[in-house]
Amino acid sequence: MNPTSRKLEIIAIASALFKEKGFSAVTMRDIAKAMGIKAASLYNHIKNKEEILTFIIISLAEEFINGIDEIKEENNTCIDKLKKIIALHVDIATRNTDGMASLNNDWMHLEDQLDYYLTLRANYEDTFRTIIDEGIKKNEIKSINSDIMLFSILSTLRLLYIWIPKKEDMNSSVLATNLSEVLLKGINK
Amino acid sequence: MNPTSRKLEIIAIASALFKEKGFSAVTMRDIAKAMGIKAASLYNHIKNKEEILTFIIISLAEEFINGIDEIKEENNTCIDKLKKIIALHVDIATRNTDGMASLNNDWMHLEDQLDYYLTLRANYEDTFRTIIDEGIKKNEIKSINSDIMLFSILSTLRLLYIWIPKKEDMNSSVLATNLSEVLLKGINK
DNA sequence: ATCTTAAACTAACGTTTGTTAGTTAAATAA
DNA sequence: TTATTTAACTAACAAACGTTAGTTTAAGAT
Repeated sequence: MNPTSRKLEIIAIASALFKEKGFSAVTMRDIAKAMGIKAASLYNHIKNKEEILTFIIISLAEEFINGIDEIKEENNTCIDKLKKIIALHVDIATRNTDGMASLNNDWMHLEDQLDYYLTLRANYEDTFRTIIDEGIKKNEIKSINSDIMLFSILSTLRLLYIWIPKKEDMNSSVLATNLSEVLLKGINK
Repeated sequence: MNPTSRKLEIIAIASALFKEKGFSAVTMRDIAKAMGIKAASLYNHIKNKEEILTFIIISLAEEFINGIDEIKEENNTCIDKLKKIIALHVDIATRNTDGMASLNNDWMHLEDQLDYYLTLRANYEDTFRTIIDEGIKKNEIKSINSDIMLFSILSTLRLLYIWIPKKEDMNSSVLATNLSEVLLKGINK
């Protein structure tokens, strides 16, 4: 914990490489080269390759769980809660586009912290689904299988990291607003 | 071309392993072990590791492009065309769940056929966007940034492969119908 | 009975992998 | 000034990697 700035530099550069080629295809020598040092020198700052991945994924997963836990408790309509969740994803994905790739694609290469990650993810999805189910009960949301709605919305939010860098001109809050419109009210006129 | 059944067995088993751990983390010895043979024996049937990945990805990509090209030409409303695209994704993802993982996550490890794949993908997305734009022009679809709508729908369709195996009880056409409802008309009542 | 083919095998290759050990050079603290 | 810390280095390791070469075995065709 409390990582030095040099360690954070390594993690940032590794994140970018992991996004391009995936965790398994990136070597310690690749990371070192991108840092302008030798592979062995990395070990002055990090324990091993897995620690890099763990840091990237767990810190993001905790950001999500903290975000949704806060939203859940608010005194708000379910639709407004969903809008806040959408804004949460846009915000995190904008600030850490590279890390989101590892979160999505390389979580299965976690070792020590795999169970912890899976717990966080399950909790996140449960909270998300609960908010949808509440919306159905309160007649704010259509009475369709809530798994389908959860899956549909969450899929879009999960892949934001691919799309955001292609649209750097687009403002974060405009994106969140438009996305809410599309995800909640559909595209059909 | 015209692969033998033994070759197709290898590809099917490799697809499942690639889905679990990603292309780069799966070794030829992993594939061989899952087949019950030695790694060297694989080379009686396939040229090399990359050929397996290429076959998985390119045949899927061609299925998608052929599907959307047919839908595009039909004499139909744009909304109905979108419904057919959704059904196309559900159908392909149901029949080849494993391969979809490689298509989504490992296309960057293609070598000889990378450019061809990228062309297919760009064409697919262009056709998809053209259908949305036409829907806007004909007043069937809301006048929001069509990129956002494309991204939103396509993200959900791309991750179907993760979700389908968890819901094996759900009928394909019921799924396609419900998904159309959610994606096109939203969840808000 | 002989030939051919399909599909497995063993053994080995040259590389690349993550990582460790020990050293050096420069900056900072005592 | 001396001691400590930080962050780089070189050299090397054992294991794992994709792949090749050559061989064996069994089934089917001539």
